[in-house]
Amino acid sequence: VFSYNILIRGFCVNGELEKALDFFNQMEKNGCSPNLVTFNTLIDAYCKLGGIDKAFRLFRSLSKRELRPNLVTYNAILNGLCREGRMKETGAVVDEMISKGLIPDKVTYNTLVNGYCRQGNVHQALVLHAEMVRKGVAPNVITYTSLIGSMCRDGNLHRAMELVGRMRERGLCPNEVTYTTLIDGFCKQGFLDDAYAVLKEMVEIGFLPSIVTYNSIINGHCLLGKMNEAMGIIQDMKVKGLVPDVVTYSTIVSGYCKNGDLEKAFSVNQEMIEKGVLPDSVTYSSLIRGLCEQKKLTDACDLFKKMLSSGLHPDEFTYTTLIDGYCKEGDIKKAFHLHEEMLQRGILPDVVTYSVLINGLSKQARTREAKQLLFRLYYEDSVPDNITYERLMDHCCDREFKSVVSLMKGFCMKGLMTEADRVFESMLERNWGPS
RNA sequence: UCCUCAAUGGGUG
Repeated sequence: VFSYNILIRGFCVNGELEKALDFFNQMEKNGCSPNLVTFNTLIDAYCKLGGIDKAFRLFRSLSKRELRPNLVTYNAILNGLCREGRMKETGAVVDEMISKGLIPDKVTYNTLVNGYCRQGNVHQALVLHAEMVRKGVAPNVITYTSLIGSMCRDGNLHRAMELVGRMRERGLCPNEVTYTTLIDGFCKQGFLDDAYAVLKEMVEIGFLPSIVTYNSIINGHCLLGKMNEAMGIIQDMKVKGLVPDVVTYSTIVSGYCKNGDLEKAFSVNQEMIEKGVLPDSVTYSSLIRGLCEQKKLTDACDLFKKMLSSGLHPDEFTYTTLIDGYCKEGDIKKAFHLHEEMLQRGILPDVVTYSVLINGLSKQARTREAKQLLFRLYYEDSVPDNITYERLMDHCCDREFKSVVSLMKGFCMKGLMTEADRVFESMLERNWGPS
């Protein structure tokens, strides 16, 4: 069983879930019953590869095999929910585990703390942090690193540094990941000096900067348009024996695109291929965006096709990039065609996609279509439920559009009286006045 | 130490 488990895990971390399942089936045939660890491995893999429903299915099937889920099982499921931003559903899962006599442990709390952090809800994360202290589950470096990361994402580097102090008071030392989190935080704000100061400290303490550390620093330079320096860092890391990976190259590619230097972007793209580092969908999206920005939509489309033919799967980022390109060109028809296409591929548009489309329509003074689209957002079950009025309003700039939304709001309020639609109800609860 | 938790690249504004 151990050997099979190890094998299955290997395929899982490689994203080769089918092969993992082959072995899973094979072990049964060979009279080797999968145990809880086998299931946990698969459940975790499903969660990470975005198939949380399948994870749940496996989870429910445990009982038929007289296997009882343990803490690891629940933690994996919770992590799956957190990754999808489905924090609301975590409460029920935690209740269920408690009802089965399982006490949430450090991993459980860390998973949830990180989930809230990623969602931008530092407050709730801190509440959980306090709860774990209260319940005698001591926070560890991972807990603090999650919290520090979320302060960094808020641009609140002071609070992040304060937290480092607080963890030290508890006798915890920042590790390589913690330091990298801080370095990345400073880099994203453009404070390269501070980033280097942290780097210096981490090296003095004896940690070796990882490829992630380097990639963060490279990104920091790219964001400031310091492309030559960024390229120079690649040399530094090679000297240190680190091999640039797809993230390193994509960072550079994206940097050149953002700085309008498509030539260089494509030559780096070429270089990575020559070095055996294959571009992924992120690399392609960056290049596609670069082309769109320069109004080279035909090239963008060709590149998109090339991406498909090389077996890569486009995602909502790829499509939104292209859609935005066409919207900005005023080619709304093509934009909606792409929207159709992504749906057909089973890729769900998200808030940004819809914002792009709606802004595209309203720029064309086609408020009627914008209105219709908004109606669909509210009425259809098929749209992702994380699209809310506020988020849409947040993302839409056009005055005219805002007035359309206001009008819509009025309609929806009336709709509430007759249809008791849950969405409308929540609108009322939020007490929206006329805007 | 057969399984679960933290850091890096792409989309609108």
